[in-house]
Amino acid sequence: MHPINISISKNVLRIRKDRKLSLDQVAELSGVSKAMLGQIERGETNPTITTLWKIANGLRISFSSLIKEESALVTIMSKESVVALTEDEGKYRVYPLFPFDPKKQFEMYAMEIDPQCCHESEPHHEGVEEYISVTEGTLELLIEQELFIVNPGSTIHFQAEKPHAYRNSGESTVKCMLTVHYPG
Amino acid sequence: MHPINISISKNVLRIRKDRKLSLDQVAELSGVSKAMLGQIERGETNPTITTLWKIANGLRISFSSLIKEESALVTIMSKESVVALTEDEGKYRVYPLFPFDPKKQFEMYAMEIDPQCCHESEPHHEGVEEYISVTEGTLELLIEQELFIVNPGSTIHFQAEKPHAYRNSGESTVKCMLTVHYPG
DNA sequence: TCTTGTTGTATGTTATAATGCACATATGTA
DNA sequence: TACATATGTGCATTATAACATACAACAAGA
Repeated sequence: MHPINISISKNVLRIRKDRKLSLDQVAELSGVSKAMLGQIERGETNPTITTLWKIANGLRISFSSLIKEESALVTIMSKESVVALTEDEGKYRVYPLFPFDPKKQFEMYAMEIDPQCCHESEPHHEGVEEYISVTEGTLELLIEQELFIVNPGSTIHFQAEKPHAYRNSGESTVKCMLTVHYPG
Repeated sequence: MHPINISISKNVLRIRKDRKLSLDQVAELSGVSKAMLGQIERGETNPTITTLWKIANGLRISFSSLIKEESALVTIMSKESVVALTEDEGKYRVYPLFPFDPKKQFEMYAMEIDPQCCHESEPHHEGVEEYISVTEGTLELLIEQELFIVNPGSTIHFQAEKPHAYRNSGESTVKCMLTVHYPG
């Protein structure tokens, strides 16, 4: 079950309760069966756009008020809690801590590069920027043939639409935080 | 097929073409099969929220940019082009010309009331307002026991959360335009 | 207590969203 | 021409959204 349906679930339930409506009444207003409404409120189903549209119209509310989620005050993520994406035979590992959020326009990864590994990054769109904070080891960053050395404690910022590669020429694994920002 | 899917269809196609991506590439980015993407772009299907979410994330765009529609410059609606809602044994007819639009917060109906018909309106929420322009016949409007006479060419405006009824005591059918406005 | 009605949930069926694969149509290359 | 690669569409299958109906839990009266 996709997280967005949890948000929708909460929103529909909250609005219905605020207005002191029964499932039958909302079914009458929206033209969606109360069985379906119940499943949506319980987060047991994955509604179609049309169904959600009917609900928004029936309740006289905007589409976005159904899909918005209350921002969690605190969220703690760790490498252990996510599934790593590996490349270069496991020598290059990326942990998506905070995947792309359309509202915030960025995503955050933990990144690990084993010794003697060089990883060419996927090309990005125009306006995309990266921020890399190195926590352990020394990262070598090649941006358009030019080499940049990033030591632990330092953060580098660059335009990611240019071809670039991450390299670890050292003896120990490089660990860093990668933030990717997308233009509005 | 619900109109909103036409908007989604156009948006996905436009964004994909702008970025010069193939269906295969978008499928790779979003995790949605290219067959489904093709159907969505052709407006042949009614996608689920989760599918749309995957597309928005894959393309790194907001949810709302998928559902927004370019406002048509001109739209002509008539009673003949919509399905009437009838009550009071067909003596009271409502034609939803412009159904509720969450963005605009109002809806517009054509309304016809045959002679000797009195129709009690559904109760509305707080803050809802009605505007009624009479084009033919004389409308009698009862708002909280009080009687208002509306002649052709006149428009009446009132708070629709108060109990109200439409009445035609004349000889000919009353025809009017009804606009309902909902609070933001 | 026995209705009577109102609420939300559970079930079986139908409609259809979503997929995977095969196909057709280019477009370029040897 | 023959071959290869990439693109969008058509089709059969599977998964599941949506519905109609029946059911269970609870409440308010009579």
